[in-house]
Amino acid sequence: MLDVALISHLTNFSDFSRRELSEFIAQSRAIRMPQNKAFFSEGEEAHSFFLLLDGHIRVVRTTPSGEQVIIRYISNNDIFGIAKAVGQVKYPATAVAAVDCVALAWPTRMWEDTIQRYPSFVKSVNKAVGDRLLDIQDRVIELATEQVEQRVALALIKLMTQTGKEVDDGILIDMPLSRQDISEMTGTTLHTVSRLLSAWEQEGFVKSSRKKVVITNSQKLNALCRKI
Amino acid sequence: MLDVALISHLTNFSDFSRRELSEFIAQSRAIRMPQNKAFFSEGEEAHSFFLLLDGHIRVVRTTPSGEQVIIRYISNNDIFGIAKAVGQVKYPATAVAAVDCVALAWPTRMWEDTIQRYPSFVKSVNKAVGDRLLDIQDRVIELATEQVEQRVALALIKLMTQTGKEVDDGILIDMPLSRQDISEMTGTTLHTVSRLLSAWEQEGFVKSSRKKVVITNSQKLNALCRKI
DNA sequence: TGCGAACGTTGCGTTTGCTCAAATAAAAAC
DNA sequence: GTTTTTATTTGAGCAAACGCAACGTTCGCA
Repeated sequence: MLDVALISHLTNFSDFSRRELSEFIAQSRAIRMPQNKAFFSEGEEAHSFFLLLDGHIRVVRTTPSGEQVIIRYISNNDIFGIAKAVGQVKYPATAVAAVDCVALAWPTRMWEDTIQRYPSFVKSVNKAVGDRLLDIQDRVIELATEQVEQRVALALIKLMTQTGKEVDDGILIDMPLSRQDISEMTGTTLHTVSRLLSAWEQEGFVKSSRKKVVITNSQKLNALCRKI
Repeated sequence: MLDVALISHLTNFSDFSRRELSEFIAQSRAIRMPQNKAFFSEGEEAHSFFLLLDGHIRVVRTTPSGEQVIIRYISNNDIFGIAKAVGQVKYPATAVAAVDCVALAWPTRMWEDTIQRYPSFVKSVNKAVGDRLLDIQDRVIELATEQVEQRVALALIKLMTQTGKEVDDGILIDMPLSRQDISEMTGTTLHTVSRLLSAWEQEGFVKSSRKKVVITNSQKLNALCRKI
């Protein structure tokens, strides 16, 4: 059984009374998702919406020709799978656990009821949608106007902000992240990403190894982005 | 004064009673926006939300270095300026009249009230947000995985579907559309767009002149996109 | 502990699409 | 009707980034 205290501090639930919260949580079920398994897949009927309690999720779409594009990463305390909230019947993308994850899931058929009973939650969901819309607009602008080097630098900075963890020699992006992953976020190839990371390691502001990136000097990385 | 009949057939208002509709419309004011003037600008406080009755709108964002990116075009009977519905305080982009436009505007402060009184309208707004989220995801995928030629072809097809008008020799994109506009939609340069349009005109499936594009053979244009 | 698979690196040739530049054409302004 | 502005076309050279290919490294697992 889940402790309400675990969740009560989240901004999504700031307007909930203790009783509403435990009531709402009682309607969910906890899900444990092992690494590299999908919570749901593109095109599937949107049966549930989720709250990520622990882990990181990769939101991915696949092109007709089989290439993958990473739309975004979802981290702790984020809502996801909220297709129904924006009038969609199917999930528009696949949500893969980047590490072992824990989440709460509510059946989508509860959504109408949720609108009635927990308007503040709905508002926070709408806010999340708006933030994602802004975020993905930024991605379009980056892809349309900036060079690969800037795009990769920006992607690392975003991940650093989102999932960064202080370690001895800088800030670690705290999840497995391959060259290929980075290339799928930035619309380039793993080769180019590898070359960039090597060059940056030479210049001494990034350290990377297998599925691991540490930013040792974020100012320098930032400086790269503004070189427009 | 606006005739309710003008609007009652729109899907946004399908659940409205005649009385609700005229009441809702009474709270709006009609706006006439001359070509190339902005309804609102990026960063401005979101004072109003709108329904476009006639015309075409270009939604644009400007990069720090002054380049413009066209996020989307808005056409007849579309809602826009709905920042508040997704928890945003400021408009995230600039909305410019691509031609002389007519729209209805409601003050944003009415939004809370609207949620209470016209939930079906709110639902249609959310649906619009979802559709745009999907649309812009598609843009990201295109920019990340496809070549310029495909992207330009896809952009023309989308515009054709959205604003196409049958004419003698094919389907006209029924608004002023320069090479530069197309390049700002697809993340390329006006030069490359010009070269592509010239080549396509040679091959005989597009006719273009100053700020005007006619697709004379949409199958052939479609075929270009699938060349992946 | 050794094997295979997954991940990462790097060199080389090629190509796409950009930049720069100049000419032309069409519309708008006077 | 002439001038000015704005839009378009086209050529030539060049650079960013890709594709290919080969090799090196790390990890998991038997």
